[in-house]
Parts: sequence; C-alpha cells; structure tokens
Amino acid sequence: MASATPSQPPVDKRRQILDAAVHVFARQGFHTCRVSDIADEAGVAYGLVYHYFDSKDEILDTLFSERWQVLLDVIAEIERGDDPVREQLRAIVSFIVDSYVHDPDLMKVIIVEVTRAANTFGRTHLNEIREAYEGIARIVERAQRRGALRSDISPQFAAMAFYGAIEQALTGWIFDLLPTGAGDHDDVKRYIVEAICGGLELRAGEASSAPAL
Amino acid sequence: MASATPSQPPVDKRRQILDAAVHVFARQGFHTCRVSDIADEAGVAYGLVYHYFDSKDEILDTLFSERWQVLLDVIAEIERGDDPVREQLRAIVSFIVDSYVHDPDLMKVIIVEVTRAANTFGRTHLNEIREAYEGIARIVERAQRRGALRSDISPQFAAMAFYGAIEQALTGWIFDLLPTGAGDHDDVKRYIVEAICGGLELRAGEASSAPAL
DNA sequence: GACTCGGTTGACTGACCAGTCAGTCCATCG
DNA sequence: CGATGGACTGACTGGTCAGTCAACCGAGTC
Repeated sequence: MASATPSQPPVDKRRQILDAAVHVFARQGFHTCRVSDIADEAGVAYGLVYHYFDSKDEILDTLFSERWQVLLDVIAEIERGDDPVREQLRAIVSFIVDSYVHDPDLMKVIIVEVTRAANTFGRTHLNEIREAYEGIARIVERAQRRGALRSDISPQFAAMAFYGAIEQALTGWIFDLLPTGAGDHDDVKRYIVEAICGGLELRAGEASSAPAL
Repeated sequence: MASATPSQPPVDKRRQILDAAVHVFARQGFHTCRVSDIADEAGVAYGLVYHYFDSKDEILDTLFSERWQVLLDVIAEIERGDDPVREQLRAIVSFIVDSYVHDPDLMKVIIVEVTRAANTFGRTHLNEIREAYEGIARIVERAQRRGALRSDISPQFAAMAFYGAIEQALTGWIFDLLPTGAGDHDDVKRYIVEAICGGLELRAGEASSAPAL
C-alpha cells in the first residue's frame, strides 16, 4: 500500500523544480539563466535537478508539453461540441486568456521560449503546436461548410490570424503595452472575438456603438 | 579627398559581417551561434567582427534597428496620407509581407530574436517596437473618428490584433506551416486585410463567395 | 546493528566561447 | 624615404556553466 502513514506530506521536489524554473525562465529567459538559479529558487541542491531531469532543455520541454496538452484537450473538447462558431472561438480565447491570468509566467515562457523559437524549442515541439492550429482551422472550416463563416479566407490562415491576435494580446501584456487592470482581460476576450469574427469595419446598418467624442 | 581612385570597389566588410550575421542567426539562432560562425560566413577574420562592433549583441541591435526604422518610416508615411483605412492597412501588410519575401532570414531574425524576446532584445528595443504599434493604433483611431471603423474596440488593441495576425502569418511561413508558393504571399495580404477589416463572419446580404460543395 | 536504496548534496571538471591584443599589411602623406 | 594610422588577422585567455560523481542521510527491513 503506498504511503500508509505519510507523517509529513512529502514535498514533491520535482514539482518544486518545475515551478521554480517557470519563474526563473520568465524572469531571466531560458538562455541567460543558470541551472543553479533554478536550484536556488527551488531551494534544492544543484545536483537534484539532474536527478529529476536529464538536462536544462528537458525542464522547458516538460513545462511546455504539460501545459500545451491541456490546451489541445480544450480545443478538442470544443471541437466536439455543437456550439455556434463564435461561441467556440470565444471559449478558446477565454481559456488562453484565463491561462495567462492564472499563471502569467508560464504563458510568458511558453510564448517567448517555445512558440516563436524557430530554431530551438519551437522546432522540437512543432507537431504539438501545429495540432493546436489545425484544431482551430477545423473549427473554422466546419463553420464555413455550414455557411456561418465566409469561405473566401482559407481556414488554415484564419486559424493563424486568430491565434496570432491572441498571442499578440498576451505579448502586449508581457511587455506592458496593453493595460492589465481588472476588466481588461475580459475586454480583450471580447475584442478578439469581435475583431476576428465581426471585423473592424462597421456592419451595414450598424451604428458605431461609441461614436467619437 | 575621399576615395579619389578606388582602383577596387572596396568591399564593405562591415556590411558583409551584417549580412552574414543575418544568415547565421536565422539558421542557428542568436544564442546558439558563435561569433566565429559569423566571421566564417562573412569570410573575414574573427577579430574584424570586433573592429566594427563592440559585441555580438550590437550586431543584432544594428540589424534590427536598421530594418525596423524602415518600417516606422513606412507607417509614418502611410499615416500622413489620406487613403481609406482599409487601403492604409493593406499598405502596411503589403510592406511587411514584401519585406519577408525579399529577405526571409532578416524578418525571421527580427521576429524570433527581437519582437518576442521579452527578456533580452525585445526589452532593449521596446520603444521602437511600441512606436510601430502606436502608429497603427493612430491610423485605426482616426478611422474610428470619421466613422469608417467601429469604435467599440480599442485602437490599441485593434493595432495589436492586426500586427499579431501579420506576425503569425510570417511565423507560419518560417515554420513551414503555411504554403509559400507563388500566389500565397499575395493571398495572405488579402486574407489579413479581409479577416481584420471585414471579419470572418458573412456580412448581411453577402453570399459566401465560395459556398461549400 | 548492519545492510539496502532512493533521495539528496555541492564541489569539481571539462568544454566552450566572447572578447582581447600583439602584431602584420598597406595606403597615404610630408 | 620613414612615419602614421586604419584595416585586418587569428592565437590566446579568462570566465562561465552544464553536467558528473562520490559521498551523505534517513527510512525501511531483516
């Protein structure tokens, strides 16, 4: 029987190292931080990092794959449902934005060190990354088929534009270029769906809902 | 008198080093390449790199600022004009896509190593990067004022969504996730403007221009 | 008590690489 | 001519850091 009397809840050192790595990577960047920084932040000995991970790379690989899999599951779940496409896309935005709000450092690391890192980790995880784009593209394509979205924009491209808008919004937060107050995260969720689904132009017969001045 | 009889057009070694750096950075990434790789690629001695540049960082700084300034000039020029907003945005997309087509490696380096590098070069060049976003935001804002765009989406955010869609399209090419054939670059120009200005949803009264099956 | 074994420690090593520097080459000038 | 100085060379150095390893610790077992 496992752990009959865990007198002390055994702290999961492996988890501690991963969590510490998130903060160190976010603060200093993967390439500029030292493994000893991670060990220090985690409050464990240097060597223990190598007891749980083969290399510094493997730490980042693990962080990325763990979290990205959750995103892939969410997309798959949404895809399986029958909601209107606008609602499906809103759910994806919502999940990603909430992920950021819940753990900004982790999302920062994922975006900065992986999804755009064309030579290193981005290449390694290309299939996982691609899977997300493809899921979104399928959602768009299906909506096009049933006439809910225009069909003169390729679903693959639409997925990229959509995901790109989201990632750029997070980047705006990371760089402190977009406001990060209380309502701002919800605003951005709405903005993204509105901008991508509805478009920036006024719809015929619609008044601008906040006329200038 | 400078260069009265340049018997031999003096090859600009500094330029040669910069050009070599573009290819090396694009191929291996800034952090994983060595300065000697750049010197080798440029066909010059190792030490010469340090004759023209103070550090490895300065090479990337120079590459980025050189090119980004051109983008800023283009945006300023477009902003000064009186074209309809859709045409203004089209011109920006067009310039960036053409930049990529003309020198994919340079754009790859700029996107991968700078605009998303929140801890290193992105931070260094934040003001230059911000200036581009702000220029786009002003274009959007002006169009909102004159009623050409809806006003319920913040111009700052609209600029981010717009730029994010562009950068993601380039990222798609860099990672080989989007087709890169003859017409594909022009398609993407149209797609971006359509997706962001017009939106993915069908406009009332518009038929989907390529109805499914 | 003695033995095992997984978790844990941190000093150490070997490779790597940014940046230095002593010196060469060559064009120009007085 | 000899002197000056900028372009250019590449061997070398000093510091850094990922990854190793021998030893330690404490809980469980016999």
